Amino acid sequence: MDINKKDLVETLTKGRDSAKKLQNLLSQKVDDDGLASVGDLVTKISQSFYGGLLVLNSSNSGEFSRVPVSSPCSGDQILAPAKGRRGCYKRRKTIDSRMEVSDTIEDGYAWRKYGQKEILNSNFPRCYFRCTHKQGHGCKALKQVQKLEDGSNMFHIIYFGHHTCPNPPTSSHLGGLDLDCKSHNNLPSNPSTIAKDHIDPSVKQEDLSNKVSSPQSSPALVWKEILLDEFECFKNNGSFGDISFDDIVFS
DNA sequence: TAAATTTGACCTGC
DNA sequence: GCAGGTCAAATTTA
Repeated sequence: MDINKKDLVETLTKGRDSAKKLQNLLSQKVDDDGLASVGDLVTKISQSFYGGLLVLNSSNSGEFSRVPVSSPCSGDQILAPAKGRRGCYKRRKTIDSRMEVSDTIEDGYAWRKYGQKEILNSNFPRCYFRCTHKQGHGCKALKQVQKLEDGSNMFHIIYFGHHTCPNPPTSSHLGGLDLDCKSHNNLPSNPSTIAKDHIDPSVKQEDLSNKVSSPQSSPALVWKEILLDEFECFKNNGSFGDISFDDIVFS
């Protein structure tokens, strides 16, 4: 649960900081460049709240707070699968996880995709990766990647376990985001890059806009709608509507 | 030819 | 029974 709290605090703090920057921007004279910056900040705020809500939701469902369960089929106790059946396994219930919301799924490690699932009420499939060095070094690191549905090119990434393989993250990851995903390794076919393409199917814009206005929209999308409406109001009138930023962010 | 990806089937937890 | 997670055969790629 502590991991969830940390993630949540970090994510919401980003949202708060972005909101403050936006507030400062709006209190100054806004030119065209400023408007572009404001738009970016609104998007960041929306994404931060979305990420925070994801953490909250996953926490409420207990996804990250369960105690690991030992499996009779785990480790050296794995029995030969019965003929015609897949290997015996337990669904993962580890607490050793962390969540990220990022505009790239690159993290400097070499991942091998082992599955993909369509998720209920989600436009984008969830992709499952394990460390490429699982066999060679027994590295048990896993990650799940799913594209956010708020119209941005952000990805919800959940990491499980830690890398035990001698394959440290590349400098490009440590130094910042790598938007074109080309510099991490020289593999001819980068699993993460392929997955990024694959989990980003062409989604009709009208579908996205419908989601924003839908009663079933996520709270984050509602927030984004509010923020964008206020932004439009500011552009048109030079002032906000009935809502203040303190009301939005700090209430 | 080896390694990676795709994808349908299988398995578990709720 | 359903949704999500994993397996592994088939396919693709370099």
